[in-house]
Amino acid sequence: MNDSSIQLDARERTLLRTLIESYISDGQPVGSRNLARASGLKVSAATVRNVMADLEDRGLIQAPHTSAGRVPTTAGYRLFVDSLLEVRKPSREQIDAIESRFDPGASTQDLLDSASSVLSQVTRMAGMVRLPRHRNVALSQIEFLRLGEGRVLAILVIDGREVQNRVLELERDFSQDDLQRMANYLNAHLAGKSLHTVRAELLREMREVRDDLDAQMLAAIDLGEQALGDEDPDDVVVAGQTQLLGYEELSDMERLRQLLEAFNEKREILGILDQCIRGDRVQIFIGRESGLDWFENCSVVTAPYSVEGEVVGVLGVIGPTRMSYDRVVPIVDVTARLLGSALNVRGESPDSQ
Amino acid sequence: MNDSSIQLDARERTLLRTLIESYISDGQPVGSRNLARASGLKVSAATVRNVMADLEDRGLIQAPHTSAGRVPTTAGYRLFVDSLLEVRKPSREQIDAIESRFDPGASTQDLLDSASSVLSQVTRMAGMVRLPRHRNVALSQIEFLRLGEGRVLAILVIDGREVQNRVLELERDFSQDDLQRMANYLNAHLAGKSLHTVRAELLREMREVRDDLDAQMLAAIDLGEQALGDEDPDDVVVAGQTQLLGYEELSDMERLRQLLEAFNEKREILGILDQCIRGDRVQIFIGRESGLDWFENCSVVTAPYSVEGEVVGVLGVIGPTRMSYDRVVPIVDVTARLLGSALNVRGESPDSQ
DNA sequence: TTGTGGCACTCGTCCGGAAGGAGCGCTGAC
DNA sequence: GTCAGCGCTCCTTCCGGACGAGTGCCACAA
Repeated sequence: MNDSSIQLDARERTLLRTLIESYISDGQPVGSRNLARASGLKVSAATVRNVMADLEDRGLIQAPHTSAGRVPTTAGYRLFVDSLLEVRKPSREQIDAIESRFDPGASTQDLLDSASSVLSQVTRMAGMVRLPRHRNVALSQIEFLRLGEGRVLAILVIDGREVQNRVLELERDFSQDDLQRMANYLNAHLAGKSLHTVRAELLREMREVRDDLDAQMLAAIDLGEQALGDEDPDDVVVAGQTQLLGYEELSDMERLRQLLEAFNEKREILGILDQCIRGDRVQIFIGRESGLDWFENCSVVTAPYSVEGEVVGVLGVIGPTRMSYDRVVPIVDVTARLLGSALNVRGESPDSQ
Repeated sequence: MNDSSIQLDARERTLLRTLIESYISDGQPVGSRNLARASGLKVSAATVRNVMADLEDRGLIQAPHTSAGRVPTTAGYRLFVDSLLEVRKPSREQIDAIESRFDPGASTQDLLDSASSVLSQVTRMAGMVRLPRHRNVALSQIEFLRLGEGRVLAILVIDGREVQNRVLELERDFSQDDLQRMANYLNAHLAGKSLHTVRAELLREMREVRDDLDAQMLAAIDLGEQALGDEDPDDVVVAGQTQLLGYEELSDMERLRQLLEAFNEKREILGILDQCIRGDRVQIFIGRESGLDWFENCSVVTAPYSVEGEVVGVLGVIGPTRMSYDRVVPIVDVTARLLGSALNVRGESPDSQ
């Protein structure tokens, strides 16, 4: 995909990497003299200038104006993170600090909140966590409560700890006794099975036993099917959006506004995260690669997190394209692992009834 | 409280009002020449200068620097909104536009969301709505569900439509049958009564009948008391925070950040709104009157809203101190009325069972 | 072919000073 | 009390020069 990367020789790669590292740390266009010195290569500034001209021709760097130094382009950053980046291993203390933020006893929601806020605080950018897909969590119990004419509250207890309730609008009315019987039936058949299984089973039964069962049971299945409706709400937890106000390169008010708006709407953020959920390691989105205007000068670093070996969600940070990838990437990586572990530990000890 | 206001004669008042109006619309310090013209008074600029010097002595206006025009001080704004402000009546179309945003069939939550977003859109500032206190809403039903050892889910249905659930951690364990009986007992005694009454009644019974009742009933009362615990969560709905990014006078990044942070935390916002809940009309907070640093250059316009004649919450907008109060005040006012009406209509037709 | 030193040139930034303009305070006259 | 006028202050804008960073190109050496 990057044919230009293939053509780079060792010296060009060193210079590009040094240039980008220098730009990331200073925010200033990098000139040939400084670059020659910083690179550690035994070449003169003039030689570096020639190399820089080549790199500019290939679209990896550019000069903001004549006789300024060079800054990386989006393509340059892309190449950098794909094949030039050497990440710093996070220190033991850093890992411990992050881990200590995950209280094993906390609820899923609290863990997600912790994850996004720890991401935000450690990286000083905005943190975000895609809610975990409910994979094979067990349905502990289902109950119905009659609210009024044709309106029924369905209560799902999942994994013996989390509660979801949904209001169902039905065409026909059931008495509380009817509902109780239906709940009993469903609980007897389905309790303890995974939500996924439960849904499949309900659908199967609806097809298979439609004629054999009495109306009551049929209604129960129908009701169960409705209650389990669309699995779980798409959502994302964000934290520390305001960290982004501190960055010089994000100070364009209109852009900044669109950016914060995107955090409020959450929809576009979701879109970006969902693109990252495939792939098993850290992924990086740079600048407008995602096709979103407000995303100029921003990058996203994401990593999926898993429970019991299965990827259930993705988390990451969003910040200026000029960020310390070597520091941020490993942080996002460990946070994803640690969140996965924390969720995992919890999943192993459901105090089911 | 403002002894300086008493001493202002008609001309001074006119000039102060004109000055503030001019500053609000232009954002520029106002000079004597322009002020003389804009005021409509038949006096020269020199005379106006004299008056301005007086107003400056009284702390109502100030000059950013020598030989600049004058701008209002906080005290000046205060006097302006308290006794100089002539609000524009909102047009029929504006009222209709706002009213159309309140769908009578919507849930309370949706109505609050609509209110804050309509406030934000119409005023182009940030809108906020304090959640309504649950005044005398009726408890329709209470149910308990055993989650695990000593953990019980309490489900309250209120007004036949809204559902609250809370997880109770108990010292002793109850079987689902026990819980069912306790719920039956509580429902028989309490359903249909207002939450307030219910709480009072439970407390009374706990004292009075402690010895007469069997352990089961006692436990039921105890459980009910816990389930009704601290009435409802303090919360506030905000919308359109990003509108604030557009204002020149709020462009200090550090301040802006604190401001947005306050919206995220919600605590300080709550504090401000709660201060405004007493008083039956529109209230205005200016600048640092609230004692909060980040509030410099900001003002809040609030109005309480009522259901069935009782104030249940407060809504408002937050924006730059230099805002068009004459336009904003009536908007906040009507929005509060319309929200009250919308909630009221809904309250009259609870489809109880 | 590749690397190097040197030179001319281009910009952007940083003053410093000058010009212009808005606006104030003060004073003296009506 | 009102008002015109004067002198003064201070902000803003513009302009030009000095400076520095950095480039592109060329000639020359290895």
